[in-house]
Amino acid sequence: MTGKKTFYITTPIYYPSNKLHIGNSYTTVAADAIARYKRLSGYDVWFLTGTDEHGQKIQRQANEVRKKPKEFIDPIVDWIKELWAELDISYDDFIRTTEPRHEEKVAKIFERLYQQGDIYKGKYEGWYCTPCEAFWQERQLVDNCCPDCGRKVELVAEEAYFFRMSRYASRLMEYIEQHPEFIQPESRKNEMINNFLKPGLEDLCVSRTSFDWGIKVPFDEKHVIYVWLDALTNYITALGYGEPGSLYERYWPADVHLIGKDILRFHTIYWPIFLMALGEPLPRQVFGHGWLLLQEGKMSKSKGNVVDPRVLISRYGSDAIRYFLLREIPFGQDGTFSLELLIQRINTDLANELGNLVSRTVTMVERYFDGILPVPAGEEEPSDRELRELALDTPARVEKAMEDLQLSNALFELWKLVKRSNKYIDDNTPWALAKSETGRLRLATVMYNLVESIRFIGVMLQPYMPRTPQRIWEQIGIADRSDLHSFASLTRWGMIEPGVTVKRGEDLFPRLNLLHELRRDQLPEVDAREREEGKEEGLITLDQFHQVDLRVATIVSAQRIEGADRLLLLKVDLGEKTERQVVAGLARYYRPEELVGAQVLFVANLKPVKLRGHLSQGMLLAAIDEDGTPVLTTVGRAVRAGSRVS
RNA sequence: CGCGGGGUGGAGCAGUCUGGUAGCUCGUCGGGCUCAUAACCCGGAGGCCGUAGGUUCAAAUCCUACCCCCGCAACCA
Repeated sequence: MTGKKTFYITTPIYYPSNKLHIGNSYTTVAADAIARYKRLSGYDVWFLTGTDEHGQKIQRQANEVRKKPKEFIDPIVDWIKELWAELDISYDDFIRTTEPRHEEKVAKIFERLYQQGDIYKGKYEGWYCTPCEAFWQERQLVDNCCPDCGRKVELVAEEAYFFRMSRYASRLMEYIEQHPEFIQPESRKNEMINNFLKPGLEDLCVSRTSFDWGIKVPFDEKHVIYVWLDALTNYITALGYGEPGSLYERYWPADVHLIGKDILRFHTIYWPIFLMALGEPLPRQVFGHGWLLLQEGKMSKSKGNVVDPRVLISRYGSDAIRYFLLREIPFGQDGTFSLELLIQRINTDLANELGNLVSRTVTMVERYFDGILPVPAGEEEPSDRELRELALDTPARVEKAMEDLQLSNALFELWKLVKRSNKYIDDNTPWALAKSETGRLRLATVMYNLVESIRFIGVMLQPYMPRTPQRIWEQIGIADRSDLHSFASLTRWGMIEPGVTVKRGEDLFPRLNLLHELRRDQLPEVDAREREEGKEEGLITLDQFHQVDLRVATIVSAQRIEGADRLLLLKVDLGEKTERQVVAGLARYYRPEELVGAQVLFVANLKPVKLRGHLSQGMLLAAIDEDGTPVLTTVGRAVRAGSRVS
């Protein structure tokens, strides 16, 4: 074991403030496929995932349900682990940042960096809302008040520890330039350099005193260590960093940190700098993959369109979901998730091409040779050669794609062999060969080659779809022949021995009816929304309606807001002592002067917000026309400003 | 001049780094086959590769300018 080359791969650690979404699953599935691939290629692999459990947000959410943070998190972490189990994620370790092995190390690291002078005590200025115990940036404030509760905030200079990023900026720049493979995909590299490194790095705030759910600064206990210094270090604390004989010595530096492109900055700037400060080697590569965008995501006003991965798995199976995720997102780019695309992939690639290939092949061996794989006979014909050469060539093509982490292309290459195998059947028309004695000799070769090709496919499929290959082995009679499941068994054509018994099983992937699946999906979603609204059939009570304070507002004045091409700043009369100020996104559709004097339906009890620096105390109602144009809702004849609408 | 992504046959995309026959999936039209999960195989139609310049023997690909779309941020209230 010790002689093998090592490979260390990580996923981000997820924040367990709520359940994970299909997009998070993508990162982890991709990491798993890579880890499995490397293991099968003979590497000594370590695959780490975990959860990032500290921070104000979790502390608050826990408070809201009157729980201790840990009690609040535990069920969510369990849920995440169950999700990974259902997706067959083969992680070697799962680190939680609340574990002692992490907390103790982080505290020590902090102390050491402080002693080295990388961390210093300074002041963090911000606007503080005492009741909310929250800090806000100036730009987040609403009319100089807390955006959460609307109460007054005060400018507070809180003492905090900072990390001296500037010290390492030029060294990092040098490193990035000398290691072009460090930031992937490469287009991201320039983004990091131009946006963050070149303008100069600001020192990073690494402690807080405004909440306490975190790792305490060892020599100054009113501070807790803030976010990135805590979170990023999981990649080394999980390996037992600093302990003699630990996994750290064996696996660090990481070969790949696989992450979403949104956190690339933290992994390619802060993390390497922390490591430089510690005098440790930097990870070989940080790969920021694209996002899985929801097709329906556009109408995101209600946040109800989060796709629950566990529901999908229970319906379509883990292998199908994995296949979709890995196949659909091109290298480094964004992909789209929709039920329609998922069903299409399952039907076309998995049911029609792969499943049907196995099914028709096995059926023919059963019918023509009583299920016993025959001995190939006769000369190799061109179609045999083509199939054999493609099969023998495919591992190298897959390897190439995997080296570049182009998972989608790896599957694309593998599927060429699937398609070629289907074509091979048509080229050779086994059903015709079966009709004559001489044809049967040729038929033996054809069937043998098909089964061998299916074996090749199964072997290469293992990293991406861990369950399906097993089902294939059973059908082609090599379930207990692990020697025939190895990558090494793909170096020669003809390893499967004639004489094995094939046996038709269930269809690998039954075809799905798209309409049926779409319809079935709508129901639970509607149900959920109705339950949330409180009542059956999407109806609300009169009381609920009256929660909205609907009035008629007379527009007193309207003007454009400088620097905002969609917004108008309106003053409206609601019959109150003072006029209300409203910001409305109407500038593209109405000229200010044509609005003055209009009477419009108005929601008077909306929580005020600040838009483009101006307080907005309510909302004008408009009908949205087909093309998206808002048309203001007026009243039939003039009424007193502030009239109630009911 | 906020940041980023993108504009390629009806739809969705690859190809652009490393110029040289424009490819894939779906759809569509026609054909073949009947082993198979109404699946499989073959062929056709359909593209001024956003626009305009430039470099080059040669540009979807390199350079310049411009137009449009989409995320984030924001200017959804």
